[in-house]
Amino acid sequence: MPKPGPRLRLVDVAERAGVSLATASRALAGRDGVSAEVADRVRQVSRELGYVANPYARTLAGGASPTVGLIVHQIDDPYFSEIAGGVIQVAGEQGLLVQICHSGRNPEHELRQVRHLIAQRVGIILIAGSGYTDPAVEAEARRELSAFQDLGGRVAAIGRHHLGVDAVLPDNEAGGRALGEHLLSLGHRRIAIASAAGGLTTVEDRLAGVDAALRRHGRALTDLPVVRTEFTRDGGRVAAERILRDHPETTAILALNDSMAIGVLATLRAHRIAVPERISVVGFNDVSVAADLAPSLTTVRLPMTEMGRMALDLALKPRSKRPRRRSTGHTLVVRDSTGPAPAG
Amino acid sequence: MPKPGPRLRLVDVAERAGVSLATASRALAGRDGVSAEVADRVRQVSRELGYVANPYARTLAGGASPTVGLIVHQIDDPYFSEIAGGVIQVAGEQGLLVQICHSGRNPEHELRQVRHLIAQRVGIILIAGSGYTDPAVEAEARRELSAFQDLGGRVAAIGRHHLGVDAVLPDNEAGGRALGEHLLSLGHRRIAIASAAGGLTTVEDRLAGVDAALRRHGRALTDLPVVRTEFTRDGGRVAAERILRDHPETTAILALNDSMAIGVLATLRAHRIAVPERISVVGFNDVSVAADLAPSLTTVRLPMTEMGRMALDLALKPRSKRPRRRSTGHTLVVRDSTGPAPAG
DNA sequence: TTAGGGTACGTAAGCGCTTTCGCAAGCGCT
DNA sequence: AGCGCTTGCGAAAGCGCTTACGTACCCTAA
Repeated sequence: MPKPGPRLRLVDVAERAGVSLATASRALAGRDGVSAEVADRVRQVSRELGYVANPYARTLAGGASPTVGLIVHQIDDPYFSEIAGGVIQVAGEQGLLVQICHSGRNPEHELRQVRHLIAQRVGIILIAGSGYTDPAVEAEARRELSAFQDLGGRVAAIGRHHLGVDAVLPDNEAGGRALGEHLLSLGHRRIAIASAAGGLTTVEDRLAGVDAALRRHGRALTDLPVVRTEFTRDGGRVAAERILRDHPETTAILALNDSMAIGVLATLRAHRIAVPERISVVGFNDVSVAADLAPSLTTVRLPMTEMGRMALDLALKPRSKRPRRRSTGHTLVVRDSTGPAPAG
Repeated sequence: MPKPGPRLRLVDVAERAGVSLATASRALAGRDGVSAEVADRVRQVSRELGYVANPYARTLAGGASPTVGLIVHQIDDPYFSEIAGGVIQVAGEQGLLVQICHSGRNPEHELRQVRHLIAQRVGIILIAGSGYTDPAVEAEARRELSAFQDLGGRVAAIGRHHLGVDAVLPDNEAGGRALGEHLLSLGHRRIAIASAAGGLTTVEDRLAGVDAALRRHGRALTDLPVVRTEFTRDGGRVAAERILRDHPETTAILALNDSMAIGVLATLRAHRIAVPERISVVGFNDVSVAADLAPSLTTVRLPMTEMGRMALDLALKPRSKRPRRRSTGHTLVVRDSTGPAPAG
């Protein structure tokens, strides 16, 4: 494995600017104790020479760690890759590095990644994805992250609020409600839900929203079949098959995310079931292909890129005593996958 | 910005194992000059204590840099996110960290990212995406990368072979040929091509393949309209509009990647043009949604995840004097977006 | 027996940076 | 003029690691 090569060092800059190493360091870090003109000169020289600080030396010496660790379930899931896009964008602007690792939808593996990132001395940890189902693992993660924060680390969660840390949260409940209202207003009564496993923040909140909508119409979530598989296209396929088998009278399938909805659509197509004429389908998130599917998908748009940006912004802000919440807007995007409930 | 906190250090492990710092270091690095039993003891203690070396200190001291920089156009493009998935997978197995940055389809920006990664002292640089169109920028990048390699850095390219470095290359030419043959064998003669800008390896190779197929039928690429936009869904939309306007007799649109094909399909749908009855559509790459589109997309499958894996593997291998090439297989995947050319 | 050579380990010198500390110069005040 | 104070800067001590270099020790050969 390779070694980094000899490069421009801070001493070189300092020498060229006619100041000491310490002064150069202070000048570039924006610390005070340096006169404005000297600071300007150093910055000028640094720019001319194209100096970039060695992040390893910097971190080792007790400076800020310039790297942010981002934990996602799987980077090739569009939901996460869009979030990552936002994080990378902000990081680029700030001169930070983004390290991405996979939790693979596995709480214990995620915990391992958290530990690894901490051991690797990243400065900031961003965790995207649904929360823990295992309270023991959850508690352990909370403990690790809290210790990390006590040592000056920054943490933010994206789309979950289990960890006792700052979080960027879409209003899943309101989104779920909007979808529920939309289907009900189209006359759908036999709605089936394609959901991921229980215990996840995302899932429970969205379901709560659907429930709220139902209750306004004198019904409740408990009246509806909720099929629990996974937040993937395959999960959607499996859920759809099960719904068609066990609840053939269904006129609308509410998938709790777009990946599942895509799987549902594919399955309905395979069964030659017309969407939305026979069955309407809705998703959640509005991943970018949603608009280009056939039929295009009615869904709730979450600003995923923006969520990534916000999360890093949040983590970059000075820490507050209590965990902060930033909520993001959501928009019901009505497209071609929903229509009036079939008569009868 | 946060500081990394005090953690378990190598001295702690060394003390606990009753050896000196140097010996502990050697033992964990697998260097010789340490008796087997001592080495075992150190490794044992290290494992018990959960020791993870501080990568900053390690790199600074002249050890291997544990981080690999991956440059992609945009992480939320499925082609790149699947590649990234492969890289992250291998990196995870090897205990390496992956830093992702965006080139934004801009050669100069990509060059800047290369410089930045080098300045950040990453050990390995992986570059995905199409090559340079500007020879000056290309030459400059080549120079930087070559200097980086001379200092012990490792580099591999994914899906391009411009840079004079090791590369993982899908057989774009054969893939293009397969698509061409497929359309021709279905009787299509009025084929239009939705392409990205010229000068990119990917583009030229795929086009060359199409040309080869055409020539076997006594025709040539130059007979066909080639519309050049961008490798994105929007690019596909624009290309399709232009094709419909300027070449209404077209019976098949060959898009040079799936994103474009998705845009093409969306546009045809908007124009209520039946696919594949009136116009057949093919893409390239087989991103995962391709199978779930309606109609599902005929395309050439590239093993993107595998390409990411291979690239990192390649970079991890000892460097050879001449740039190595690894080619990947490709498979024509015939789905519902292609059918016989309409009569007449 | 002793010189020579290998082996196993410890000592210590850095890697490039941040930061504490100390010193000199400049200021206002008595 | 003398005192303390602030301000601007340099010297030097590490951060945790790798890696020469040095030094015991043991083995073999003469």
